[in-house]
Amino acid sequence: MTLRDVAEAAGTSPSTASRALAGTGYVAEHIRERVRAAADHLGYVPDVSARTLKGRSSGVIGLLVSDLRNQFYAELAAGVEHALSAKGYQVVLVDDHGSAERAEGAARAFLAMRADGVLLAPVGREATALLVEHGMPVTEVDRRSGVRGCDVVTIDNEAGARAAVDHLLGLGHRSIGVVIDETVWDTGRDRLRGYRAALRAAGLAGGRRHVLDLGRCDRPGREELARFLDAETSLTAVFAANNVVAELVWLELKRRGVRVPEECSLVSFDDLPWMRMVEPSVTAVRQPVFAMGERAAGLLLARVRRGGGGRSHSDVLQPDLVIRRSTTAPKG
Amino acid sequence: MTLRDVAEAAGTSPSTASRALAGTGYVAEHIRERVRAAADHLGYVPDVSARTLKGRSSGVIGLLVSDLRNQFYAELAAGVEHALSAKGYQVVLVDDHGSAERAEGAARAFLAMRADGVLLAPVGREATALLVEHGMPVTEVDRRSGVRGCDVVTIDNEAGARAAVDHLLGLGHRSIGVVIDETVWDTGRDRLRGYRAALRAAGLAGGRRHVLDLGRCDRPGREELARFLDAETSLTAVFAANNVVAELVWLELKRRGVRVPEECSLVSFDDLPWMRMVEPSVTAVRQPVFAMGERAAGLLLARVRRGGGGRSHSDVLQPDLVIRRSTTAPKG
DNA sequence: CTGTTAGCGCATTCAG
DNA sequence: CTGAATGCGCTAACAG
Repeated sequence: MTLRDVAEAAGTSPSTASRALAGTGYVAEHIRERVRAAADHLGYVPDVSARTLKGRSSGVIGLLVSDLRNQFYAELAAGVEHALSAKGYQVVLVDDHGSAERAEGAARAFLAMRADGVLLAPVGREATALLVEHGMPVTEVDRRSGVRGCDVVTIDNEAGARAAVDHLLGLGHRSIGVVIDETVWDTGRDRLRGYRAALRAAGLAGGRRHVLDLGRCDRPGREELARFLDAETSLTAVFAANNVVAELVWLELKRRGVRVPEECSLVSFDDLPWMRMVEPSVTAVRQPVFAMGERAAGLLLARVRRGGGGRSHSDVLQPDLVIRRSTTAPKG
Repeated sequence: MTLRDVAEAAGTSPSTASRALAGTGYVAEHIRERVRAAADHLGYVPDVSARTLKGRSSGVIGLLVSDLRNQFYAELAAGVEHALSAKGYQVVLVDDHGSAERAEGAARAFLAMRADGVLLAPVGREATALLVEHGMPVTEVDRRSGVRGCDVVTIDNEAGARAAVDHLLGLGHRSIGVVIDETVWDTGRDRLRGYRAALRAAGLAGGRRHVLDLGRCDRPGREELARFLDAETSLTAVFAANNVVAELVWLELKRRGVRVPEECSLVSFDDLPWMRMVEPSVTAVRQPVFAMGERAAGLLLARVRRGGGGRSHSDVLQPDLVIRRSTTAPKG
């Protein structure tokens, strides 16, 4: 079922059929009708490979995320998908499960497919570097690898973390722990920085910092967290730096029978549906995740349209703090 | 940057370079080395369009889901992605947002890309029919459109629903409501059927059935639910037919200050993380979602390998009931 | 073992 | 307005 078959059925040449279907160039109206009818009748579907090979765009945009099961990324992907499919692009999704090798493999696959552009929210900078070197239009989301020549859409992580910790400070907390699972990339680093900046501004610069960095280990971390909580008996509040650790902390506090917020306040960076369903509901830094995906898609398409070049655009979206019932003044 | 450039750099012909890189056919070892070195040096990435056009496989599998933001589908997609990327396939993901037109558009796009196969978990049968007609290997997941010539992987929805309702009956409930948002496709229909079968088996055949079908409207449904609960004052338990309505019901019960499970028991079909975090934790029918995705991917690849033909395979996975604290005997 | 030839399906010249 | 010719990048025959 090729264009040739359609042309034959319509009694024209392939080139006329091509023009008729593409709507470019001159074709007599009645011929166009006939070609369309034939295509329809035969169930003709154009071959994108041939079209792409011919030099036209592939119509695909690559999207790389590090964990689709994390609602944050699922929502991000949904935002991206929403924006791109509205423009007629196909999204090729890859989940690298936090592995830099897989990320690089995905990058190579995107190059091989001659994707029109790529959106990245992975770990590591190799993938970004590889793509940019090859002249692929790239927009990073939620992370900034530092590679030049690509756009970036991020959340103001430092401001968000600072707002969270300021909130706790304002309630009177002086011994605030932070639990985080990564301080290697800018996302985690900035959140930690925000935490520190807030403490410093409150004159707690010389005071102790209570930081638990679980590292990007796979799931568990529960034991480390348990040890941390055992050791840090003075804590009256915990700042969880993302939804994964927030869940971990929440479960552990519950397991221990620690009453929230009476005995320990909790703030999460990243707001998920469960946080307003549990008792007490969880105070959280809300990020415009879906919008971030849409925005990144928009920036990428702009870059694609201008041929991949041009100044790097950097968008920093502002999160906001949603105060719920997991935070209150420390007792005593 | 084409194969030709690599060949020139290595001082051979394109076909030799092709063989060297593909590892097929005879090539002298030292030539192979040289070609590889050249390809590596130049950062050569083969063009899949050309390869696909030439008749070889495109290496892409289409995946169509109806709502990525629903954790059920996100998890399903993760399972699919996991299985397929392990086999070297690229997953093209489309979210149809429950729209049959978008689903059909996606199907057409998959055909246009000459996808090697397609996994479908959408609404409607048009997409399936279109793909199958065109000879595309198809496996349906979580739904059975009834179109012949494709594989299906589903959950035993009737058994799951029945287990849920039997559990409630066993606790002594006699007035059990069901809230569902779709009874048009087999998934919802079978769950409703399971509900009815359980009641019938308990000798409540003549009794009243308390069914609220919200229909696949967009989000809200809250008012309809409120009216339903206002009207059905005799209910001592509610069976929510999927995670979306479970959330809706849970929130509404909470809003009304109805104590669960003392005043009203709740069971959900589909278990999500929040269900074990809320108070009381929610009794739920757990589905092996990730595994379902992997299994569907496996069936599809088997079909792809045998050229798309062969008997239709149908896999029905068994769910299991996880009893938590949202269900108890009715008071009185 | 290697190079030459040909063609996948399409869109684009360029003549008619 | 239409059709014949060309080539995108690659690989499978085939002939050296």
